[in-house]
Amino acid sequence: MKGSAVKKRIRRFRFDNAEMTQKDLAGRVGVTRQTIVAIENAKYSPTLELAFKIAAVFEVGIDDIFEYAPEPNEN
Amino acid sequence: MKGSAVKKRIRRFRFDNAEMTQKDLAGRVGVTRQTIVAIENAKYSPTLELAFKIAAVFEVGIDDIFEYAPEPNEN
DNA sequence: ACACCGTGTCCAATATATTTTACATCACGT
DNA sequence: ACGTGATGTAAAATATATTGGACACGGTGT
Repeated sequence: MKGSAVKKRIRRFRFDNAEMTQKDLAGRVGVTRQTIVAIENAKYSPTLELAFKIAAVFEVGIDDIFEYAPEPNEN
Repeated sequence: MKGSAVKKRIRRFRFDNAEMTQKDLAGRVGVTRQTIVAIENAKYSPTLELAFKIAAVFEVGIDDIFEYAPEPNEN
């Protein structure tokens, strides 16, 4: 689960949606602000459930926000 | 992340793919068999990363296997 | 200058996902 | 009948996600 692209996407969606703040998004999907920060900055990969919720807030598919990066060079 | 529909879907995909066994699928996505069992039976919801991997094995989108919105009904 | 606000980060604690091992059952072939 | 493979389940242990609190920093407004 890679970071910078996801960060850009979530940020853009947030600002495309009435300048939604990290705190707002966190409240909308029922997690804390730090979780949003961590996900945007790819500290870890969210649960599928949270990913679904975030996608639902922006009314897009999961693939529009997150992407699967098959291990940054392990072959 | 409700279970029975997901179970049916994963099972169907497994059997649609050359009778792939739980063990096989587990090996393909790099988890143990119990994890596959637990996900099929909705003991818990997988990480986004694992969901991506499973979808990739079957070459479908995450939405084709998992779902967030409460399942209307079972059959 | 000060007081917010949005963001990033660190840390300890809790919750959840995943592993490991083991055992039970059911269906199938021999 | 026996053995084997596929599946379900359960416990304890480990890994990871998430929380809650705190602190820092840049920007903006007063």
